[in-house]
Amino acid sequence: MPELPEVEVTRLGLLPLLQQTVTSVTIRNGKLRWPIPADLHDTLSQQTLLQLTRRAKYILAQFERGVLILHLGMSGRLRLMAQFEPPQKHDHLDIQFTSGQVLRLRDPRRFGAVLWIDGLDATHPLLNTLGPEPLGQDFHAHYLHRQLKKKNVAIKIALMDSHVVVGIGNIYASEALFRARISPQLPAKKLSLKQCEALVQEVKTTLSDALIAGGSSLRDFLGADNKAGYFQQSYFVYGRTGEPCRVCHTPIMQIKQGQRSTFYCPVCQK
DNA sequence: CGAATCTCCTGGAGGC
DNA sequence: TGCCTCCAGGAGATTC
Repeated sequence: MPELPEVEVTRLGLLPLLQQTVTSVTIRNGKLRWPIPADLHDTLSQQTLLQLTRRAKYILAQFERGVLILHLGMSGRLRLMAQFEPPQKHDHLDIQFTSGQVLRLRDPRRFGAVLWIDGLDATHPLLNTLGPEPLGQDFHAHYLHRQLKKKNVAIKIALMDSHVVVGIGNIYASEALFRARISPQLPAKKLSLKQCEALVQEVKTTLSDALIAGGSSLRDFLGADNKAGYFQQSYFVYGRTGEPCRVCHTPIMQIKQGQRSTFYCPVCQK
């Protein structure tokens, strides 16, 4: 499940494609979260890739006449191949470049998205209402405190709300709250400024720790076994229901919040 | 408007 | 080994 660090590592892995020109696009299955534009081949052919940026979990590939938006959803993986290889199951999209390199999207669950924005000044509704980047300077304790004051939900729900801050998925929401010693069930509006300081700090370190771990696996991006941007990590609470807390040895609890699993230590987190 | 719920999809795990 | 059920989840769409 690509979280923000995986998306960023994926973006970094695509950088070798900068200044390359598209020769062809093959859509094998365009039925993702939204349909892949059927005319993407005609749109992208002969266009040069100028920039690769990221906003939230969206990878933005800027070409000469517009922007290709890529989202990995739950199970999406982008892989860069030195040359064409026979596609396997769930390999839904290929973008081929003049160098012979092929960018391939595999997404078994098809929650991902590939969209085209025509024009360079154009914006997209998907990107318009997003909160600040968690690793950016705009995400700080005073901002978070102010936002949470108007939220009538539990802190874990608020932390995953992309209007508050982007890029914090289910795993890192639980992890950051554990590290900040805050109960996921605490009403968002009850967090003190001090708790917001701790939480912002832990969100940033949790994400950048994962980013650093992911950076070391970057070389695999060009490899054949498709480990692109994915890395093993040991979690404090996520997926550890019933196992002893790594700090106090109390069994980790699992609850549902907003149809999603939340993991926490009932003793360490208040 | 905010909050809660629904929805898309497939692979993997567990039960029998 | 096969079949069934359940679960996982990003985040926009829908409903209340």
